[in-house]
Amino acid sequence: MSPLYREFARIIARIPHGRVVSYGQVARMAGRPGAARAVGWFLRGLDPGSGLPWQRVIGGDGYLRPQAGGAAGIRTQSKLLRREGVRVQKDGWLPLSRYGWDGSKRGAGAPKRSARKRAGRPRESD
DNA sequence: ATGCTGACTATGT
DNA sequence: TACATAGCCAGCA
Repeated sequence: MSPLYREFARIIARIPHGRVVSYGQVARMAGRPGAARAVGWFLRGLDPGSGLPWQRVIGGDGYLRPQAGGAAGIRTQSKLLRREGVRVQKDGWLPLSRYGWDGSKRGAGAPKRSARKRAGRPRESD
């Protein structure tokens, strides 16, 4: 395990209960902007019993990534998040404006990127 | 060392 | 709005 991965693990472990961050954000916090894919690779080989809240890492657009263990993985992830009080929509989307973790402040969670400028325009129903 | 792949993102058409 | 490409970083053949 490389130091970079340990940094990833530390950051992910710091994500507050009921909050989420994107792969890109984790990479950025680790001082390696652009290494979002490396974060994915890291989580892929992560030990299930590591105790790391991997479910709090989602796509930068607010959508859970289908590759996370297939459909079952998505279901597991959304279940874990809901269990933390995060309202994940049926299509796997959640409002980053509400659950996104800034990484420095807490509760703020005001991502610069527009979390809801996508197609389909999922409703927050919140 | 070179090239392909992947739990990613940003930009272009 | 939706699909296609191009960078990005680490692991593996």
